[in-house]
Amino acid sequence: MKPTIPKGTRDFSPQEMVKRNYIFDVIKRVFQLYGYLPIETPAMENYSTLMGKYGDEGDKLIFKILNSGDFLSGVDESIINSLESKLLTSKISEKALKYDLTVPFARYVVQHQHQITFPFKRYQIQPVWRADRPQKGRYREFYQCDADVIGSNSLINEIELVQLIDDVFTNLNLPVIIKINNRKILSGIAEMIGEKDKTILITVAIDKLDKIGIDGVNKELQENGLSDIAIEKLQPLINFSGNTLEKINFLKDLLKNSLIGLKGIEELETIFTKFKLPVNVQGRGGIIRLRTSILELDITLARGLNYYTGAIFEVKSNAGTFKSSICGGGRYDDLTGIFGLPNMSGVGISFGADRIYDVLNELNLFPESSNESTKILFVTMGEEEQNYCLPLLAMLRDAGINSEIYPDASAKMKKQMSYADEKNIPFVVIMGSDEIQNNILSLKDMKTGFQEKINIESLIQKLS
RNA sequence: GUGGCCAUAGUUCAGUUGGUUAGAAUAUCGGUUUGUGGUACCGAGGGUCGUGGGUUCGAGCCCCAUUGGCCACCCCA
Repeated sequence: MKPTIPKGTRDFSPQEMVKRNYIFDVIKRVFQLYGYLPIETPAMENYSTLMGKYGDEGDKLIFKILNSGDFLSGVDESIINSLESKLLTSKISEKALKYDLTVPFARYVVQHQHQITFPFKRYQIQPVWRADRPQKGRYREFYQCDADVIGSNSLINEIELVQLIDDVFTNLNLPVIIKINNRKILSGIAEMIGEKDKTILITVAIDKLDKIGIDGVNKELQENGLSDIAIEKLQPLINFSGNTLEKINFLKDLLKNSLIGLKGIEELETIFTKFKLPVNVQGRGGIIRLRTSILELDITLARGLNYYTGAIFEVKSNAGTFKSSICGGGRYDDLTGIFGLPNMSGVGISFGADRIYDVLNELNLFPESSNESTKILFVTMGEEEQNYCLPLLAMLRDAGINSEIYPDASAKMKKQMSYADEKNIPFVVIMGSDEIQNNILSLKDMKTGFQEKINIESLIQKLS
């Protein structure tokens, strides 16, 4: 039998894990800097917890887990014979792999509300699963790194999240564009053209503007049942271009009759005012300057997830060829309401660790240093020497020096030396009868080839 | 869910209009070298050519089906 793993999943080698951990460490460190605390939730959630939270498309992409045992027993025969898979699925599958970290987080908040102090800031770094067709930058199992704050309406949270994103990518040496928009504006637009119930359809179509062009967008709107009048009213928006200030002024005028639209603009303005207006005055007048990222208002940014209601974010690399989003998020006003805790607004962002890995890899942005784990290897001539080395090894480890001994006493020296070479171990100690007799160590520097006699105390000092 | 490309050693790939025993590089193991790795030289093992059918005297190569992978759309981290 040929060993394989399921489509869209991957194994990670030690070399890859070193790089992956580098990303996780940077993100985790920044999360902690901003006061977020870690939680974890199970790999699987109840089927009913996840269904209906991500839109129709999302529902299809949730991995369902078959009930244990005889899963067909107790299912009404008429359902089985009906051949309606959707109905049958709900009967034979009570669990599903989690699709993102936000919905399980909302469930967590509701379930543990009495032991949580609000506003609650949590971070969470865990794998999620999506039954998508895999392709470049798209995996069926991947890690999300989420930071969310729930129980606070303040726009300070949005502003801090933008800073946090900037910090993470600055620390990773990756220049990015942070795109921001507001669902309230999108609702306002839909309201303005008299198609309020089609908000998502409209925004998804507009989102594709730079891909399929104005004609493509209009065609899609038409196919989705939008009236010609409504489409006509949308044209100024689709055609508009300008800088942030011009965009905001334009929207203010366009949405002057939409309460919700104006609210969205006001929110955006608050955020942009914090970042955009006179720069170079950090620490004065409450103005913040981003370190390396570009913050951009993108009125075509929509995002597919159903639960967003306010600000929405999306981050793309500003270098390299990889153009999918590597980070996304937004505000959700009532995600906990479904689980019985209304009026609990939250906002958060999610870093796609695997995509960030792909980008950093392409651009060669991983730091070089971190791929030597063992500092020193004991090469021995036989069992007697091995035994002699064990206490010395213990001393090195007590001193916090990563060290190992080649386990096979009969292995030839060439074999042991190659092992050190391949594992990138910078030093070896060679132990034979001479060394034991003279109570000394032969230390070889693998890079220079230089060899010296040294005692254990000096060795510890040298490597500490 | 829709479309395109691909499948030969552990890995990356050659393989002529269909013709004898399917090759290379790399990796692995052994040797040159019984206390010295990276370089070099020599050697060895390793393949149901994804799977099943068909055409043919003869198929890695042609045809059909099927499975798997990659890529694009949809959507998304």
